[in-house]
Amino acid sequence: MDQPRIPTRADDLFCHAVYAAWHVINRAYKRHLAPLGLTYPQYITLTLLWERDARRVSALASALEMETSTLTPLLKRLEKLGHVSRNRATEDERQVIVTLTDSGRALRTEANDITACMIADTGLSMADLTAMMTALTRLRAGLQQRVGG
Amino acid sequence: MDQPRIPTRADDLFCHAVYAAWHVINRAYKRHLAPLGLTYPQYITLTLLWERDARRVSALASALEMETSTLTPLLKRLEKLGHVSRNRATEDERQVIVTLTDSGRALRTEANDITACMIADTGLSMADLTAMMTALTRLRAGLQQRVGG
DNA sequence: GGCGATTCTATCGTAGGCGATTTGATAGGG
DNA sequence: CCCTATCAAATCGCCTACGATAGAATCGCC
Repeated sequence: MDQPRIPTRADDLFCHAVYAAWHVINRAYKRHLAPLGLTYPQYITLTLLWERDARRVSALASALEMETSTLTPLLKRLEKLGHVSRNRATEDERQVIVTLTDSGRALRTEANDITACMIADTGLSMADLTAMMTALTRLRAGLQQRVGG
Repeated sequence: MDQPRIPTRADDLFCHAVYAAWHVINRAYKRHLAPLGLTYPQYITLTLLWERDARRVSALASALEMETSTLTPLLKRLEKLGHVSRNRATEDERQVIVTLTDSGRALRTEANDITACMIADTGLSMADLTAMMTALTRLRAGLQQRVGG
C-alpha cells in the first residue's frame, strides 16, 4: 500500500491470460473431440503416440507436464476405450510401455481436420501463433529452471 | 495419409504449449500459495474481487472463462475459509453476490510479493510477456467469436 | 548374493473443470 | 392474475490434476 504497484495487474493479466485461454481452447476442442468420444487430454496423449509409439508412462507425463498420478487413470480409460494397450517392459518390469492399437492409429485420420479448424478459428496468423508458442515455451523453461519443475 | 500434413504438428505445438505452460504456472504458483492455504483458482478469484468487490457469480465465471458449475463449489470453499461471503441480492433473489470479508481483504497484502517473483521466474522481459498476453487474448476472442463461447 | 537406496507406476484424498439437469425467481403475454 | 418463458445458481456424474504414499522391481555396494 505504500507504493503504487503496477506489477500486480500485469502478472494477473499474464497468468490469467494463459488460464482463461486454456479454458477457451478446451471448450473449442470439445466440439471436435466429443464425436470421437475423446477429451482433450486424451487426444493430446494420442498425438504424442502418433508421433512416436511405444512410450513409457513417465515419458508421456513429462512431455505433457503432467504427474503420473494424473496420467495413469487417463491411460486406463484410453485402454478401456480400446485405443492403447499398457504392458510391462520385459527388460525392466517397473516400466509400463504404452502402445497404440489399430483403433488408436485409426483415430489419427479421423482427427485429421481438427487441426486446421482450430488454427483458423483462433483468427491469428501462423507467425503470431508461432511467436506466442515460442514465448510460452521459454516461459515454461524459465519457470522450470528457476522454480524447479 | 495421402498428403504430408504439416499443420498437425503446428497445432499440437500451439495448443500443447498453452496446456503445458498452464501446468507449469500452476505448479510455480503453488509454492507461493500453499503457505496461504489457497489454490491458484481460488487466488485468481480473489484478485478479481480485490479489483472490484461485490460481484455476481456469473460475472466472476465469465471473467475466469469458467462455468458457474465450477465456480460455485470453489466459492463455497472460500466461504468456509472465511475469505468471502455469499448473499442473495435483495432486488433479484436469483443472483448471488460474492463479497470479500476482512480476512479476504487482508490476503491482498500477504500476496503482494507473489507477482514480482512469478514475473522474474519466467525469465521473460515485460515486453515479451505483454506480447504473449496480447496474442493469448486475441486467440481467446477469436475462438469465442468463431466457435461461440 | 544379499540388503539398503533408488526408480517407476499405481493408489488415495482433495480440488478443479465441464455438460446436463434441477430448483427457485423474475418477466411477459393473454 | 396466472401460466409459461426465461434466467441465475446449484447439483450431479464424470474426467482431469496434484501431493503424499505405497509397492514392486532394479541397482549398487560390499
